[in-house]
Amino acid sequence: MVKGKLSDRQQRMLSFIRRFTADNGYPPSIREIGKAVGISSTSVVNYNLNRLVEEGLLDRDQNVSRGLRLVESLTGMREGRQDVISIPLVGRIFASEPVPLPGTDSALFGADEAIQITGDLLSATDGLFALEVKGQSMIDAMIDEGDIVVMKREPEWRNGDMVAVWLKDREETTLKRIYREQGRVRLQPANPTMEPIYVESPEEVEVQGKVMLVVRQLS
Amino acid sequence: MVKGKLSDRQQRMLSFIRRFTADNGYPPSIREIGKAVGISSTSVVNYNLNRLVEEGLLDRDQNVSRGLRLVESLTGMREGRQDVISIPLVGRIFASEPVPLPGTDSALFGADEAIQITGDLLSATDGLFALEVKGQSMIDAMIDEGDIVVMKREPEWRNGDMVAVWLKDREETTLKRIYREQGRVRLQPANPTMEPIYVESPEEVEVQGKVMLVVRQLS
DNA sequence: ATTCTAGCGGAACATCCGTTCTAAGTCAAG
DNA sequence: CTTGACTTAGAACGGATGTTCCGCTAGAAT
Repeated sequence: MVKGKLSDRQQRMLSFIRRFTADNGYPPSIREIGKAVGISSTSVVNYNLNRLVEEGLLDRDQNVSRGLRLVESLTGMREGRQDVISIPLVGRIFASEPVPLPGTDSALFGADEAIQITGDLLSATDGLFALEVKGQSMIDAMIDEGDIVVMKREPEWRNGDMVAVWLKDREETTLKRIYREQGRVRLQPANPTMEPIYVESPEEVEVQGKVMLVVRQLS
Repeated sequence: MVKGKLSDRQQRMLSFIRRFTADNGYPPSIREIGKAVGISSTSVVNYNLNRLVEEGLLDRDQNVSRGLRLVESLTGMREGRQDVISIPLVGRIFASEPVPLPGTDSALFGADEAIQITGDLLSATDGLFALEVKGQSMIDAMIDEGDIVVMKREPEWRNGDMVAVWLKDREETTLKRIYREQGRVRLQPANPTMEPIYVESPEEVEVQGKVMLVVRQLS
């Protein structure tokens, strides 16, 4: 038999094994496979199972009932499975209100909504929460309405961090890059065509979180 | 028996079932469980399995060899573990060049780089590829340098889709929302302060993909 | 002390299940 | 046509497996 060529029966066997295992939590027996794909003889099922093993699509354990597993489920384990971080979607972010921070309890359990993010997109895993941007007040940060902003609760910040700040005197929340400059604080919009905001007293800015990720879903 | 109280044996049974199933791809038999946790009698294993079913920790199928599954593996499927899609990162997108499209073969295997995205962020799973944005030529689409754009290879488009288009006369690639208007095509920037581009002949625009997702990683 | 219940151990049983053997059908190559 | 490899079908065998029944022990409740 030419490698890679599967008979119709063998393909049906594979998909039946896949579905059965997913449905029941354990693989089918030889006779269950036979009944599903229309083979009366257990030896024929056994014969085709060994073919699939030769093709490298199946693993079998001898003399063990239901002792088979799809190879794809193994490889899928190793390469496909990424660590997925569940981030609570705690609210919306307006320009006119401070950032809704997650309560310490609600962040752990019972978050009404959450988004799933793979770990390779994030450099941190703790203290994360997500906000949906309402309104177009963040366009100077190149963030559109509907974007999802993943933030990290962190009191300290470094020059160049993109942070959500509450400007006490203006009563306004913005997302800006923040820089400490001789006694004053510079808030630099991401859009280079826009002018920075200078705050003379660091007490006037309240850093509410550090922006880690921005996700925009379209269509 | 008080609900929630598990004997030492039952806890060992649970963890053995968990490990055995993960290792072998199928659940253990009653006698295998008994040998693992030190129970000589199959009836005692059976007895404790039924206890675990009463506790809601296990599901059993009657008269089926290895006919058991952990409840946690079911709930874990539904809420915790998300399907992760691997998207090949095929290149960079400039304003001055057409979009580098994935070769039909390289898209399947051997992608040098790839990003992992959870399925809940995407409405499609096929024909996806990712590009890194170089330069700040896409700021009118509110896309910054370094952003990652996930696109779907699709010849057809509908009004309002955000697409990557190659403008033949300008020799330029842009990301715009596209609309068909009586005989001409309107390309609308995402930034509302910017003016749309009108193309009189649909042959002048070459839609190279539909933007599905934009991801911006910070710090 | 007696009763009751939960838990354990052993054995037997019917069935399920994987394996093996024999026979026959199919189809292309010689 | 004959041959040989591949596939299928059926039957039988032995081991594996889930189930059931009986007896026993320990501890709590009566």
